[in-house]
Amino acid sequence: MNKNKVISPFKPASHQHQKCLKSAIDAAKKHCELSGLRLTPIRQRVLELVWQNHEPVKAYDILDNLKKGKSSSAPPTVYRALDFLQDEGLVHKIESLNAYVGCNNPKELHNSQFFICDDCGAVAELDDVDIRELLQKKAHRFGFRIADEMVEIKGQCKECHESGV
Amino acid sequence: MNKNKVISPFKPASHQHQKCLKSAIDAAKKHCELSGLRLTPIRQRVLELVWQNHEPVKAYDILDNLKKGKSSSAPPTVYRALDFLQDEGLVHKIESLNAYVGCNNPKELHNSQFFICDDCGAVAELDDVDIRELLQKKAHRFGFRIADEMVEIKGQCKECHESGV
DNA sequence: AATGTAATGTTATAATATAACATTTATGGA
DNA sequence: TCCATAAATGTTATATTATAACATTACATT
Repeated sequence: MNKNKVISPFKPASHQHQKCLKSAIDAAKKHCELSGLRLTPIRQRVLELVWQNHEPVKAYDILDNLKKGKSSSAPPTVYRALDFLQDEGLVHKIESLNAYVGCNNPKELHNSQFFICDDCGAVAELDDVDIRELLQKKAHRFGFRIADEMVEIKGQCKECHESGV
Repeated sequence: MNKNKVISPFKPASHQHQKCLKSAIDAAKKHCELSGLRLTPIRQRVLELVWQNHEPVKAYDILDNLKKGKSSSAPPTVYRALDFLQDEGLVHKIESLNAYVGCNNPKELHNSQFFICDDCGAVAELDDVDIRELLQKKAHRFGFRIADEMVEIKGQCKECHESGV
């Protein structure tokens, strides 16, 4: 059995994003219920905004959107919600972009590998055992104990280089 | 023949850092000469400051140090020098820390994998073919063309967990 | 209701990075 | 040598990303 997971593939140009969004929110609700945590209106709204599409979203863009609905939002409003969501594995930060993507696999905290299309901005997320094991093996050679892994691969997704010039 | 390289290992507590620094600067000089590029005083000074030690250095710390020597330095002074040095592979940015480390292997541009000790801050840099090939293989499966790879692994280096509490 | 904790509101500011334009310095050709 | 050009640096301002600190409100339990 292959335990490698494609947590989130590149999405075809048109997919039912409403369903996609709904299932992410439902998963988050369930996760929080099971963990005895509160997915407050602000947190849920931020999560929805992160899930606007399959591209990394900027904190201040989330803030702008929050302000449209409700007046009293400031940077801490967003960053606190993002911190909560990150702690619960509902959102990941893409360090090389200072931006955030939703994750629909909150059950277990995991290390992810991100593939980011420079053209369309879409992100695919893997949780790949082979990669983890190889990094582990390499680290082991010089006695390094891994606590956290960041793997962010930039390039061109299939759609983009097939349709590209 | 194993083409995997340890570009920069974790340094033992005491090593001859002056030599280390000098050889990095010499390599940079040579590289620029061969490429017909100018390692101007500012660029060299910034490179020296990046090489202060084997920890990632912050842009504004470099700026503070620059100011000590010479009055007229502003953020662009540092960022321009860092851009130049990054383009030449003399410096890498650690995205997850917003900080910069020196690289003594400018000859060929390469992808690097960084192992960063959370305790002592030291960074080791690999240019590991196995990792590159595995990422390549994984990407290939869904038609992704890799342009750039960021691999930043956080944890505890051998020294630190052996001497640790 | 009283209490303690978690969440949010609010203001200010820190930290990181770039834009835009002026000036100076190097470089190669007339 | 001198000029024209490009490259590098100076300078001011501002954009972007993120956190500190403290006040207030909402929630959960007794």
